[in-house]
Amino acid sequence: MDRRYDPHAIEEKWQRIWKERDAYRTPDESDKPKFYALDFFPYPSGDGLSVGHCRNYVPTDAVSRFKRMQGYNVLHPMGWDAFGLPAENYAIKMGVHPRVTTERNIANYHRQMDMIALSFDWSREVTSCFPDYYRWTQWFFLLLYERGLAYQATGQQWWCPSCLTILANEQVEQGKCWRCGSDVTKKGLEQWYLRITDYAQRLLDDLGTIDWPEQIKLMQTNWIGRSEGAEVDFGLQGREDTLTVFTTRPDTLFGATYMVLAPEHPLVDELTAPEKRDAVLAYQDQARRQSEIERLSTEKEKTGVFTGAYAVNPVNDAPVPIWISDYVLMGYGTGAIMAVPAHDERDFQFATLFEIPIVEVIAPKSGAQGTLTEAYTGDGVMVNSGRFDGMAAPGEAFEAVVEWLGERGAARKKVNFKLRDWLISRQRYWGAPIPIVHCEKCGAVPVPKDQLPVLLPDLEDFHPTDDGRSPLARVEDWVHTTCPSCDGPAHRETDTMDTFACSSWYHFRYASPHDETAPFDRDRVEYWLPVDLYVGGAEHAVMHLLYARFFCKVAQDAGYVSFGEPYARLRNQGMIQAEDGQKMSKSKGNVVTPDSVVEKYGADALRVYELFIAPFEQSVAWSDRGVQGTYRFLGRFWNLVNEVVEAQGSGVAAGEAEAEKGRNVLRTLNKTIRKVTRDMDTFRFNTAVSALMELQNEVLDVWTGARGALTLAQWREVVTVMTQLVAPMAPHVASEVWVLLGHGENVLDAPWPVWDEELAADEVVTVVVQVNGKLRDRLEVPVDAEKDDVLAMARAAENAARFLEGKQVVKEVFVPGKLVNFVIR
RNA sequence: GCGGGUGUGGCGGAACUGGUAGACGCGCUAGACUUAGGAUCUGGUGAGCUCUGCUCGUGGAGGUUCAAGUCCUCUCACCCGCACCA
Repeated sequence: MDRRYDPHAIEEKWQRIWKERDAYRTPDESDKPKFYALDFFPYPSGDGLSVGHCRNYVPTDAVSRFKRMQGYNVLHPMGWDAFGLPAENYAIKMGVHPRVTTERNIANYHRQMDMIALSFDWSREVTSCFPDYYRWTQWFFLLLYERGLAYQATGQQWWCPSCLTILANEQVEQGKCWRCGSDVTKKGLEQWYLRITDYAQRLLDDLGTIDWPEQIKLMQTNWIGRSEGAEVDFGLQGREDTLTVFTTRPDTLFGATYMVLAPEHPLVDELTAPEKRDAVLAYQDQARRQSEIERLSTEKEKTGVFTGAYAVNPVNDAPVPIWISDYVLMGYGTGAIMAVPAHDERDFQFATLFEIPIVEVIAPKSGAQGTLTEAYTGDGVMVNSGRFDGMAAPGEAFEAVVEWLGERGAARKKVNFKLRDWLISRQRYWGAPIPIVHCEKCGAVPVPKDQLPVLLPDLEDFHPTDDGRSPLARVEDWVHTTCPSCDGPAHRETDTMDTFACSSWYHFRYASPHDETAPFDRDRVEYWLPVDLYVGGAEHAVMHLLYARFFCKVAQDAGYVSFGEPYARLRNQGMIQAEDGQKMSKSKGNVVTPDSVVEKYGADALRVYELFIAPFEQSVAWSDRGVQGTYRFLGRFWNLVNEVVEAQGSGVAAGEAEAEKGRNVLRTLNKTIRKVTRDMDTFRFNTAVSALMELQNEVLDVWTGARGALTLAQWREVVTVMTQLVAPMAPHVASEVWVLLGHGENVLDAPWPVWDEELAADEVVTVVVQVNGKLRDRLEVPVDAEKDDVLAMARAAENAARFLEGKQVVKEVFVPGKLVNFVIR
């Protein structure tokens, strides 16, 4: 073979061999410890992979290979989140069935992944739009249904007028659809929900048990939004019933000078005084019509209308006017609040605008202020609060007020969450049909599990319509069916499931992807899961990553799995921007594909560069020239190994100077094993690569300049270890060189090298000499040099001595192995 | 507005518990080899200066310390998330 580094020849050869050997097949039984490395379930887009996607896959792959060499049985699978709107929208635009485009895109992804040597066990590939997969997505829906966790409800829901479908709360960003960016509106429809709110507390608590980025855990914490407070019942003037509010500050009850109901609150109609009716109706109408962006804005001035009705404050029987305003949300708490303008910024704004009294009931440490110019939300002491005056608030007072009112049945402690139930129905074609049949007699009836899957009919016309019905509703002979319970006439549920349902359980499926009797084999799931390493972008912080945790807990409660968290360790890769620092996008024409890089430099250089480019979690701009650097590195490695392999004889006898260089090479080698091993475990791939570069620079220097420093056998040992260390990063060149070195087996199955702590230890260290903290000299001293000896050498050091001359040393600082600092006057 | 993060050469970035700032790579530059080179190899490369050496230097201003990129206080810029959640 030509001696020049030719990545294409090497890569083609080894990819063929790996395919023939089925090299990445993972056995389900092994006496090795297991390691499950998983990438986020990708949607196979028509654009294919960019070098940005590789930033996700290459590091996970390198860790998989590293763990495999360390003796783990590694599960590293890949599959496709293939249902969903993009496929369907593209299909509508191009007039091709989404199944066709999806399969085409999958083939392209698969090709690219092989091209960069991702070590996936393709025998475990799963595709969420295939019936043998979505059958089990439907099974999960039924599991939730059986457990009372799936229900239908009518409500005002987010509607995307462009995608023509309902969206979940978290799919609406700043009043716009998360996919297409259209302004969303609300539409009243009957929808399916999953009761994720039942799990709010556990989803919160268990965040403490998993190794995830703090930022993601914080985002989930905020999204779940636990808040501790109390429900308080206000009497209603002229009525028997009460109005309940949720408050986190029951200690401010004496300052409640008005109340506010959400415009949609069911009591508004009944409470409104006749003379206020017109104004109230007009306000309700306006609130309903308002675009969500307007309503969401915190900048806009408060608005509202007085209903003419009064409530009674339970702490002092004071009459309290009841208003309606859109700053109170129907979906949180009870849809009604007590307003304490003195101690809440929003209430303060509102009260100022409508000239409602502001009563100070919490005095800051500096004393009561009398007239407030802004809301005081801090701690303090209760004032104007009758028997509670002088009590510390909120701390002590919170409890005291709730207890006092509680005795009379007017208040109780309450925890609220911001988290809402997960709306999963979609009025679109390309998704898993919800396995429910609606019977005239029996109502909603689940399709029996043994009749799954409910097949998605093969439609030619799958255009959505704006009537809020799924395209499936038009398929008469599919819709009409019989009731599984009474055999009477019935019709199928025509909504499909949110694709996040598909990705909420796929990590289970890889354990037994071909099981035809269950979504997963329990023993295999107990062996493989939880996922040991899960890698993907931070953009899924509150959607996929919350839903998957929820599904896992439901499966745990149902006794299907023994654990409650699917992903033990999560890492988010940084994004790769285009060279100009902009986001890579097809429309900007600045996308760099792995294909173009591989063509120029080969897959190994691309892989090493993906690892080297920046710290793993950090976003960074792509640089084609940067790949040149890792390409050169691999080229020099190739040349070095070839020279070592071809070298003859035992070399020249070494002098002492050479012998020392030889010892240093072995020392650096052992240090590098240590560093690369630790860096691979801690996701510091960039410094692992640079450590290898440093090692190679030193090895090359000594090899070319002082070959006699080591015996030929030792040189071979050095390059052998180097080959093992680069193997997870650059598997092709490592494999080729491994064979050249005469090691028969695949380098993938070679053991990971182990360092020798003694060989890695320094004999001599550089000690810096400072005078008044400024660097003046350096000394080479033995590591175990005595303090007095080092100080004497330091005083005598030529340059340091110049600064010490004629000065009085008032202090000597000695840090062993590091520095000497003379403080002089 | 609230919460979180990041600021180090021309660029991407190193720097363990405070202890040699700028490892490694890109780029630039001088040279070697070459018909040629956007290939390869060797040297140089934070800024300034009175250049065997000195001074300054990690967004900015203070502080603690023998010693600060690292710790403390204040401040600026950019990025991300949430957005009237009572």
